Amino acid sequence: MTDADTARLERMSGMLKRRGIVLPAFEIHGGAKGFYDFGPVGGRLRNRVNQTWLDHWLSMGNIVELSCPTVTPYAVLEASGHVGEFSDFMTTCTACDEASRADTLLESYHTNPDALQKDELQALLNQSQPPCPSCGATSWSPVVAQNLMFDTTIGAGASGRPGFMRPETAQGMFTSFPALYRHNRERLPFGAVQIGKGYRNEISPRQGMIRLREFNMAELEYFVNPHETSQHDFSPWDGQAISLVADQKGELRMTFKEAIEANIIRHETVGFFMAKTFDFLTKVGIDHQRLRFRQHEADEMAHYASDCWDAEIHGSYGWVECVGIAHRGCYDLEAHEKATGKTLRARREFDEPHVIEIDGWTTDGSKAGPAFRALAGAVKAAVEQLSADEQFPQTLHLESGEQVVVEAEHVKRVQRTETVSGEWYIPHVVEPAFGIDRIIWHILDHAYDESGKEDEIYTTLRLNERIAPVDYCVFPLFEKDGMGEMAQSIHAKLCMKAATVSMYDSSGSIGRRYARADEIGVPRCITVDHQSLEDQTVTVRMRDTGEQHRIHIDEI
RNA sequence: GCGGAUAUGGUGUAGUGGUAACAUAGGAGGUUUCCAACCUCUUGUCGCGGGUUCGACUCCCGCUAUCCGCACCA
Repeated sequence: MTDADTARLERMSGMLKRRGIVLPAFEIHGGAKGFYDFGPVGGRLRNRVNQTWLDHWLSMGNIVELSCPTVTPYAVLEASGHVGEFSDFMTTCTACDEASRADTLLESYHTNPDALQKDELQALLNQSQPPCPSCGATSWSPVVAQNLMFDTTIGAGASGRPGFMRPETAQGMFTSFPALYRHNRERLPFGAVQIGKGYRNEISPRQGMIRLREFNMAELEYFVNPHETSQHDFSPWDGQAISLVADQKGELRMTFKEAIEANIIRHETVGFFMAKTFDFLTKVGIDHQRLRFRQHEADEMAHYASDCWDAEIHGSYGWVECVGIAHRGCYDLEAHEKATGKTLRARREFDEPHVIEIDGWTTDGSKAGPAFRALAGAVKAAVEQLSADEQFPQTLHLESGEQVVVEAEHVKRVQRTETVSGEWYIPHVVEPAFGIDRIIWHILDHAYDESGKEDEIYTTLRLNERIAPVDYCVFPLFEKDGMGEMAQSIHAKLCMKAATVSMYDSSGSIGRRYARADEIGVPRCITVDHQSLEDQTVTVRMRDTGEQHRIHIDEI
């Protein structure tokens, strides 16, 4: 970052704080790292970005909105893999109380201690007794998992059970799959979205709003049938070349459709959501020339993902990943299925029913039961594996290693035709996950505009109208002769309108008031002057052009 | 987590072991026929905790936070 960039960043941060857009949380108590407030102006901004995001996806028609708890039981995040994946293993020097990461201590005793499990680390630590980097002692406490998730206890006392603040909103949507499936009349594809807080107890939050401990996430889980090839219409993006940083291929410029045809984007549905993401980001004011998609390299991708792209936005901190779009396969639903024994599947009918001729053997329960007692179940399973031409009696070797002699009276022939019309499968998931705070940061970064001389910088926040926190400022040119009253009544009328925010300002010169409005990105200012009193017209002044036109107050 | 730097009104800065200053912003009033004009009055500051001292915003220690490297980062 150049000195000029740093200076601009400092002026911008100062403005964001001064004008109540984004500011450090709990500051009167000394502040807390990794926590930010959206202030009186920023709160509105955040909400409008969220609303735009929701509308963007809900308009697809097969997507619904959920809201799941942030406090999440241990078992849920154990099933999802977060308990294992988000952990660092720590040990404490009993001599000086200094905590160290166990894998770091053992680096000279093992080629890749990062890959070891907790008990393996414990064994190696006991065996190698590394010295404490702080005091040199070799006496270590037992290894404990320190998780990057905030942990908590659900309930009190002995009945309390462990839980975490969720590190992502996604898991609630996976655990809601049965309700989603039912709601969607058991037809795929469908999606669910959720906006909410996520928590990660980052070791070292940095760079303002880029890495936070509590942050706003907006995630979409889109469930698809992997047996159907998806058909998406890419024509809205024809002619829109996108910057793609592809694995092993470097930076390319092409349309989404071309990238899919060249198999650079490996799944059409992933490509479709990349395109929709492009639309969303530009809709809320991200400069499309400072937006690119970067493909995860094979070793960077989670093991279950088959393709993953980050939308990266360029701003004061360089390229920052703000959206991740991953094809997660059946990983999540399968993981929760395994952990719970519940069915998280969808039904698909075959084009032609599968007709299965069954001709074989099964046991006659009334004879085989008494004969084999505890082994009867295993015998039945073994008999049902036999082909129709087997002869009885015969000796069977069971899986448990035991041998039984099966007589003819223990078995009976099974001959029937089964028609299987379909099957239950685990849907695949494409997940676009948005970091709202990072996006808002870049919206502000891209909108923050300085003009004028160096000693008198004029600041304008060129926010897109749909996310601007304040829609109108209403000014009386002077607060006399009834102009003040007229402006007040216009302001009051605007405030009554749903989803409209108006501010009234009568202090300072008219130019100063325009400047104040420009600084927080108010798109339109309405001014009441002497002529207004005579003919009920006011001037409307546009933020970006400074142009004014006169309209009747009924047209506002 | 390690190393370095920093912390003074809302914001940006000056300054001192003896009651803290400038600019700007904010409020009230005046003036002004539309882009940070001007005049008067006014509000508000030494991050937190300990120590040294008759006295600490200043010196020392610890903490917290911010910035920059390094490390970490489904």
